[in-house]
Amino acid sequence: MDDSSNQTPDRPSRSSRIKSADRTVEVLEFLATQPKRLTLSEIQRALGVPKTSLYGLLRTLVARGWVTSDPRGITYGIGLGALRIGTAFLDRDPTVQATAALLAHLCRQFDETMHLARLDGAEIVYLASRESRHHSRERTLVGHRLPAHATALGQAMLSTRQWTDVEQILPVELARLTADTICDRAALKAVLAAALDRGWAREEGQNTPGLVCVAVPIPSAGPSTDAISSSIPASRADTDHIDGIVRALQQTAYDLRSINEGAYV
Amino acid sequence: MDDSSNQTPDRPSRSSRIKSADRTVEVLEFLATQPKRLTLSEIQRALGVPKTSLYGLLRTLVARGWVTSDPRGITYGIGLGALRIGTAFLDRDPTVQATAALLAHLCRQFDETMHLARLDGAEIVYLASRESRHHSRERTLVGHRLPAHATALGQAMLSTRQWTDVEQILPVELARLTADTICDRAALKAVLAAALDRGWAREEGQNTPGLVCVAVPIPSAGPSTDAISSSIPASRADTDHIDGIVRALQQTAYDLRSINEGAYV
DNA sequence: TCGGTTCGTTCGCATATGCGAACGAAAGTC
DNA sequence: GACTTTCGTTCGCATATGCGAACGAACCGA
Repeated sequence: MDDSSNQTPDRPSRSSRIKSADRTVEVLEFLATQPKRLTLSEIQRALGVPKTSLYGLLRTLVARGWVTSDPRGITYGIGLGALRIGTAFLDRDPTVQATAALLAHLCRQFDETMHLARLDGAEIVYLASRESRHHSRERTLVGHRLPAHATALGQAMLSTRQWTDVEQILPVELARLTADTICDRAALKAVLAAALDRGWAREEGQNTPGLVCVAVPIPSAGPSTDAISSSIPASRADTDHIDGIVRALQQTAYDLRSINEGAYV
Repeated sequence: MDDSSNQTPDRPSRSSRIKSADRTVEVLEFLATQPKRLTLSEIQRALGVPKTSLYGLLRTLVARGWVTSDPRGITYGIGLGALRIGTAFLDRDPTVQATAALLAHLCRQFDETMHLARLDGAEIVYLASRESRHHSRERTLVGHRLPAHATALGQAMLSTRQWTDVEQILPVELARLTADTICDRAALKAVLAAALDRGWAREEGQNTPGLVCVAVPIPSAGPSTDAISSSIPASRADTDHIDGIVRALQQTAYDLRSINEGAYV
């Protein structure tokens, strides 16, 4: 019986991950998904990590300022220290750096909101944005994530991949964000094929009602991992306006093609 | 803080920090400060952590997407995964949430750049900003840090503390950012006293040449940890304009006074 | 072509962490 | 007011990690 219970043949000793480092990240990522502060026991139940181990990790993270605890030490949440590394990533990324000025230029030219995003698994991550003057959003999208299938940015990037690869990337069920979100795989396949054919993607209200979005993938040696887009209120989305924006996005994406070579995701 | 934590060899087992979790954070914070990618050996020399231990940590962080390595596995840098938690912090913080709309309103009213920042040790961290229409900065300041003594925001927050406490917070040497940065403690003490007296802080070119900055601390039960400010090009910084902005900032800070109670830093 | 110098990676022992069980305290329940 | 159910925290043993030394590969200057 001892032999069968001792069944970890995949080398438990070396070349695997460090358990406490892995859990440290796991705890931080979990706290980041939670809308409110949690107690130690709540985290313990959610992650299945023994209470004692969690206690030590949280103690360490609080001491570092990456997690905050209230004065009584009951509830835990993401802390100020965690802000440093995300900012550092944006500052270092060559595509983000190169794109910032170009997005600003596009935004001035058309007075519409412009975005840069990267594909991470089945999600897109907004990396830079420049908002139109009359846009009323108070918080930037930078750092936020959306399902790739429900955004023009994601569709643009996915369109540069083989459908068999796309199917592996996508989750089993395509999340619905609005009434118009494409949740059917066959329909999505057709949309991606059309986007690949014309070189850019367009969606309307698939993640935000009343918003039209056009996106162009940034060319790369392999499948595209970055894309730029413009979000336009449906009320202003006439053909000429859209066409002009798409042409400018395409030119900009072409200008950015070489930057992307040095980035490793 | 370089408390080597070897200072209590009598109780090495409990109630101290978890070594590998502590190092995980240390590695991430170090990578965040480095302008370029580093090799394992470079990190090893900088942090003094044994190469083998570092190797395991980096392997884990790369697997999680918080650190990227190039295709050959030679260089390491901050990865996309690290962006999640910083964003989450900003989304959850009640002061940031409450301030976003007010900053937007102030920015529209005066067409000047507005900021929210928090004191973290001897540094301020920008938490929200709304930039004036003609401001040409391409990347937002959010998440970035500056020495508290060299900013109106920092001076506003420090002014609400006893000087003896301020001296403990400040580093031994006050960093110089421009020719006008206050690096003398006695001079800073006088500036803080003046700021406390009139209820707001003002600096000109102490961190950025040609930029005037006025800031008001957000009232709190104890010493203020948050402040709001406006950055104004010296060319537009006439008395009437500044006075109007200061009054609006003071009113806004007063409106925000109660929000801050629930935040634990 | 050749040593000297990096690099990342592996091995085995000493040690710090992981874990279940148990503890006192505080809050909710009857 | 005593019971029940939480909470965070501590203890001791089994185990995973930390660490120095050593390894093969790649680079570099002679």
